[in-house]
Parts: sequence; structure tokens; C-alpha cells
Amino acid sequence: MRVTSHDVAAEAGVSQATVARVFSSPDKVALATRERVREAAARLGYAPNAIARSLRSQRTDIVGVVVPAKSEYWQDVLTTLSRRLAEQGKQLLLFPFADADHVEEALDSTEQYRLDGLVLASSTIRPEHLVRMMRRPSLRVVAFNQPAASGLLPLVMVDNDAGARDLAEHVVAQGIGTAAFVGTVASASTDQIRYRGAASALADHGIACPYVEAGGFSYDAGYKAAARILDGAERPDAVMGGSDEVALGLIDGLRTGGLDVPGDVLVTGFDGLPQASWAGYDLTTLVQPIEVLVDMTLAVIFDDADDAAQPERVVPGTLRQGKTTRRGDG
Amino acid sequence: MRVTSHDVAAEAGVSQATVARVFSSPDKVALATRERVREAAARLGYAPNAIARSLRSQRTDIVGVVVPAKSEYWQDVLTTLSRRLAEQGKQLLLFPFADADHVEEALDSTEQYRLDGLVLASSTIRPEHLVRMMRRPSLRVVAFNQPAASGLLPLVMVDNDAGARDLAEHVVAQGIGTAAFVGTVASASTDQIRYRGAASALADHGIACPYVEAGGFSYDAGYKAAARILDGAERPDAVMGGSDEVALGLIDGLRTGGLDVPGDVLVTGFDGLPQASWAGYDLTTLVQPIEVLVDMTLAVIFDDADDAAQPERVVPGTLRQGKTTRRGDG
DNA sequence: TGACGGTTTGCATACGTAGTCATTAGAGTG
DNA sequence: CACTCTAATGACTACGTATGCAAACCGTCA
Repeated sequence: MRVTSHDVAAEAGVSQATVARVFSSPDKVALATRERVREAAARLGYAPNAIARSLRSQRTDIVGVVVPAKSEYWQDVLTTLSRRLAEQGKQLLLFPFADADHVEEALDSTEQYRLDGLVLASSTIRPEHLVRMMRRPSLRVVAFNQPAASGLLPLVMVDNDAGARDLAEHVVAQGIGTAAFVGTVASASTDQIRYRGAASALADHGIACPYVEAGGFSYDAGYKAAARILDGAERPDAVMGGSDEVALGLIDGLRTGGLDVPGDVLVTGFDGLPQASWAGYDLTTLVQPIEVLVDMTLAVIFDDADDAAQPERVVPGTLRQGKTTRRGDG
Repeated sequence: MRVTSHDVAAEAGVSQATVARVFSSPDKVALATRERVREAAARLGYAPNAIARSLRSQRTDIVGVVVPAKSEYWQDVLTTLSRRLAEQGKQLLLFPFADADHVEEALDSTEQYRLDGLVLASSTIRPEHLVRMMRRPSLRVVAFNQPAASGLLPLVMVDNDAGARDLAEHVVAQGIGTAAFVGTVASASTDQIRYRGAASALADHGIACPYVEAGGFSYDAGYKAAARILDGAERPDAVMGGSDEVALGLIDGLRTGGLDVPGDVLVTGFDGLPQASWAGYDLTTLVQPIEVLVDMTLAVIFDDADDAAQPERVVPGTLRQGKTTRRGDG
């Protein structure tokens, strides 16, 4: 049998209520009593039962996150999120989904837990799902890096448009004449914004920017997309990847195809994954300020600021110049 | 206010008990009643409260995992673990720790939840912590890839010794004369076994194998360790990394230092990370059968087999031959 | 018709905690 | 010393569910 606050109460010669107070609002208990209870608890190996506490207090101290099961970028976000929560004595509960068809199941499981907050990650959650999450009683929902949620839910994201423009301006400054954008999945809202931003900035310099869909968020998708670039009639001077994972795949695909990066073609990414900084790639990319984004997300969930006043928080990223856009090194 | 089974009962004209049965043991409720309750529940938007259920049933359907916050390898494991659990309608609760000094905190938080099972990941959890976890009432604890837990807790792991030997035999077959092992952290039990296995196999062929400690599990640690190999008096023909992350850093570090991999020096890893298969590296490594390991772990937690009969499950890995050990390609 | 077996349902309760309310003890003041 | 005010503690209850037990119901067969 597990030790309960009743057991500790008996051991310490106080009431259960006092034991509970020692662990939830210690200042309401006299010092001597407090110590006696603490000792008794230690002796019996007592730990408060979070389940019972949650049922009683209507707070779980748990934040849920609905996230795609496989993705380097999201792993990075999750790591930061769980670390920050742990610092506050809170927990992170994962609701991973394999693909867009299984999002609904994940959202359903979500309802069973009286979560303090819910982070909706992934740009592939469809609007109809988002709408469902609106106005769920006593649950703070935040969309993370998911432009499609604009106007529906409180939203925290990196400035995809400005970031894409920065990258485009950067490659233009390297003196390119032609370009192409290799997106992840065309229906992803981040993909659309990044492409439009890049294309628009390039157009300002008279450079066209065809869109190529990799069909996934992975290295493999990027690697395979490289073949389509290589097969194309006109080889672009620069290829902009819709994400770092795709960009890294692109680089290897292009190199396997005999091209030199950056000698023959420049490549950029987006996200700022750790791997992008690896010496073998040293990718030029837009680094997302993940810590800032995560902190803002948690602020929306836990602070009493009214979301209505500021439903969208957009944070600028940082351009990281790597050697994949450094001409003359090739 | 949130909808409860009482609300649904009122709406459907039945008792709360019947509503509960509809959602937990439907076959005990007459078909007509069941449908009426289901409709009422849908109408009110009812979802069972997992917290209350857990309190009552003494089962949470949640598995905890104590894991280092930053590590590619563990991300991979977590992904698989959470996917498998999700398939069974169970959840994964993360207890991440930043470094070895914070393991205890993570283990403490663990006690608050009435978890169905607990997976102890990371080879840096110290034995004194492991001992603490023994015989915790009604909690199935499993050590995952953590040889140090041998004899203390049920253990699931890849065959580190055999894997290291396989890798060593493989590089010997490429005709090397000298070798070195760049471990992660010398105190990690996996590191020790992998080194001993490799060194022993190499010794069988009369090849000495000095140990170099990278001092971390990361790419950066490997990258920096490369400098020490380069500065060494005698340059080894092959460098065996204690993990893929370290090996990938090693490769880039060696290449930055002017060496050709595999032309001048062969490199091997251990784990089988996705990144190891990236064309830019194509690392020879020992691929861990993560799905198998995870399934075994869950079996220990959920199946009624007695652990005492088979306290340790050791699964062989698979040698993946990449071009980092392919001589003559250089 | 009546008794019997099986199915279906309701009643009552407990899981372990936190907070409300009431009670007691103790300190301070005139 | 009587009174008041605060601090400290205890008794009690509710959070929402699952389940043992008893009651009610239905159909069947003698």
C-alpha cells in the first residue's frame, strides 16, 4: 500500500488537514508542527499524490502538446518546453501524431486530462481542428508556429515572412541570377508564408522563384527533391529550403549529383537546427529564437494577461551566415 | 463548468454508474441504453476525466521516462516510446534532467504520479539512484540501455559488447594497423562496455586501442576530440566513436583538420541515428533495434511475466556499413 | 401461474487531497 | 482578570469516477 497523508498524520500525531497544509501552504502551519510532520513524512517515505491533488484542486500542473511524432525541429522545441516547465515544477504530456490523419485522435485524448494548457504545434493541423479547440472551458490553448491559427487562437510564432525575406536578400547580395524554393509540404501554412516572403523579396530584384514541393519535412524529402533541381532545364544559382531538414537533404542530394555547394549553387535553410551548424554543412539559415518563443507560449498559458488584447506574438529570427552561401569558397 | 458523468446521466435519464460503465465496460450495458448514453454524451460534449479515473482505479495509463534533456539518441527512443504507448491509449510523461546532478529531482517528481511504469534512460544515472528505485510499490521500473543497472533492476539493452566487437572486426577487415577509441563520458557504463569490447577484439589481432574521452555525448564533444587525435604523436588508421553523435563530430573535426575520411582514417559510430545515414556522412555504425528494445521495455512494464525469471534482455544490434570505413573510395 | 436464471440497472462508497468552517489556544491590552 | 484578536489546528466535505452489492426486470419453463 502506498503512504497517504492520513498515514503521515497518524505518525506525526496531527490531522490529515495539517499534513496537507505542510505540503501545499507551509506558512499556515506552526514551525514545530511543520518539522514534526516533515520528519514523519520522511520516515514513511511519503510523497503527495499528484492525481488526487489535481482532482481536488482542478489544476494538473501539466501542459499538453500536440506535435508530429517525427521531426527534428519539434524535438528541439519539446526539449526547451519540457525544461522550462520542469523549472516551474510542472510537467509536459505528449500527444504525438503520426500524420495529419491522426491529429483528431490526439486532440481527443487531450480532453481526458484537465490540462492547464495545451500547445498546438505543427503547421499541418487543419483549421477545422483548430476551430474545435476554441473556447474549451478553462483550458489555455496556444498555437505554436502555426500561422493558420491566426484569428482563431492565441498564436506565438517566428516572423516567417521577414525571415524568408532576409534570407532572400542575403542570397541576392551574393550576386545570384536565378533561384528556386524547395518547400516542405505546400499545404503547410509556414511553407506558404516562407515561400511568398522569399519570392516577393526576390521579385523586387527581378528574380523569379519557382516553387518545388519536397512533399515532406524530412531530410529524405529534401534529398529526393534535389534530383528534380538537377533534372530541371535551368539550374538555379540558389536553392532556398523550406526548412533546415529539407535544406540539409538538398545539399547532400545536390552534392551527390555532382554539384558543388556553394561553388555551383547556394543553399539556405530555415529553423536553425543544431545540425545546420555542423561543420559538414554550415548552413545559412534563419535561426528561430526557440527559448523566447517557448517562454511566450508559457506566458500565454500561465499569465493572466488577456489574450484578446494581443492575440498574436511574432518574434523575429536571426540570420545565420554559413558557408553554404559563401561564394568563392567552392 | 466541465461536463461530468452525472450531467450525462441526467441528460440520458440513467444513473451515473451506467454512464461510467458505458465508457469503461460497454458490454455490461444494454445496447439501447448504451446508444442513448452515447448520444447524450456527444450532445453535451462529455469526455471522461482521466484524473478522476486514475484516482479511483489506481491506474494512470501513464508511463514516465527519466531521460537526459539533450540527446539525439534519446529523442529517437522517446519518439518510438510515445508512439507505441499512444497506440495502446496510454501516455508518456517526461522527466527530463539537464545533467547528472539533477537526476534526483527528476526521480522525486516521479513519485508524485502514480505511474504504471517508469523507464530509466541514460547511462549516467548513478547506482545509488538506481537502488532507490528498487522495490517501489506497484511501480514497474525498467532500465533502458543502462548496463550499470544490471542486478538491480529489470534491464533492456542492446548488446554493446558484441556490437563493439563487430565494429572492431569490421575495421580490422579493412586492413588497419592502428586504432583509437573516442568515448563519450568515461563514467558511462555503456561507454565502458563498448570500449572494452572494441579493445578486446582489436587486441585479438594484435592492435592496441588507446582510449580518448570526448567528455560529452554531443557532436561538439566529438568535434573537439578530433583535435586531440590530430595532435597525437601517432595518427590511428581507424577511430571508433563511442556514439554516433560523437562520431559525426569526429568526422567533421578530422576533415576540418585536413584529413580525409575514409581516405586517411576510418571512423565508426554506435547507435544508428538517422543522421548517420545522411549522405554527407554515411557512417559505419551499429544500428540499435529501437523498436524491439521499446517493445521489450513495455512488455516488462505491462505483461505479467515475472521479472525475476529474466531480469535482463539483451538484443543484438545490426552492423551498418557506410562509406566511412570503405577504403579506396577516399 | 409461479419460480428461476440471467441480464441490466441503481445505490452507495472510496480513491487521496485541499479548502471551508468552526474550534481552540495563545498573546496582548486595558 | 476579563476581553478581544490572531494564529493554529481539526472535522468535514467535494472533486469525478469505478465497482461491489442489491434490486429490478425480463424471458423461460414447468
